[in-house]
Amino acid sequence: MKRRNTPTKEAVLSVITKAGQAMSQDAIEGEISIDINRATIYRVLNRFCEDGVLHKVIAEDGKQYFALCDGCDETHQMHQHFHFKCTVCETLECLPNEVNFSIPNGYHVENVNCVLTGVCKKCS
Amino acid sequence: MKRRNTPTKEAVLSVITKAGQAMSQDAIEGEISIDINRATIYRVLNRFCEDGVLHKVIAEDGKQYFALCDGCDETHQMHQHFHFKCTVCETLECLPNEVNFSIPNGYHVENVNCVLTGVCKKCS
DNA sequence: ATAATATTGCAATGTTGTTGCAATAAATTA
DNA sequence: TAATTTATTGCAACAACATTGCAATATTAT
Repeated sequence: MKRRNTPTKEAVLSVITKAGQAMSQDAIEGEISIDINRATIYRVLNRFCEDGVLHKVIAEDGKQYFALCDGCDETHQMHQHFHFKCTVCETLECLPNEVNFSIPNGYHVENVNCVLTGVCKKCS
Repeated sequence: MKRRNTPTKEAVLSVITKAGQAMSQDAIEGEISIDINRATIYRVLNRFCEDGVLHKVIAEDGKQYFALCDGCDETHQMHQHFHFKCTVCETLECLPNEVNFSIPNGYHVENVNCVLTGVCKKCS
């Protein structure tokens, strides 16, 4: 499964990078210049996640948001920072704050999904 | 909108209470003795959330899980504790750990959704 | 018992995300 | 450069989760 470079991949990554925040599939499709199939966008996004380029966040609307891995550790497993979802502008951004927690013995944590919902600075 | 007592409400609340953990709509429907419509279960659950009896957690599968408000504050707004979703037994439980965070000025947090995913004590 | 209205069931709808399969295109090799 | 391999894409279909409109029902108050 060697990756190939395609205009689709470049376009998707470019849109997310320019946005500077996490995006959902429909937001990406709305911002992208060329016409890309919905299923393809999902497949590209999931591949980026596998490769550690993006990480996936589940917001309170149950939707998947994809954010650039900036400073995420190389295991691609833990993205232990908070995320903030604005209910007004609908954007989801990564916060610098790390998530600190302790769990009872015997529990094995594989993933962390922390989302704060509210109104962001711009919208308030 | 004064609430009324119905067998449906009692049955739903009873199932969740007996389970001692958060449950999804389909899990509730599976455990419940009487036959209740899917849409009705959702409406009952959402009403319980409005009344501060339950709180809703969005897991990494994007599904809604409903947990008893035990020690949740009376504003019904913030349920700032961690949740743990087991990928083996599929259950979601409330952890006692409080979520601590600080956000930049100008942000207004209305809700907190923190879910750790992995393997729970029983399953590991 | 009657009236008011909250609740329910049913069907339909919407949204989000995934999958199978054939067609296409990128990278490798000759 | 041309041929080959196979990763990627588009399309359509499907699945799961959740919500909504409306008529029927059941609860509560009078």
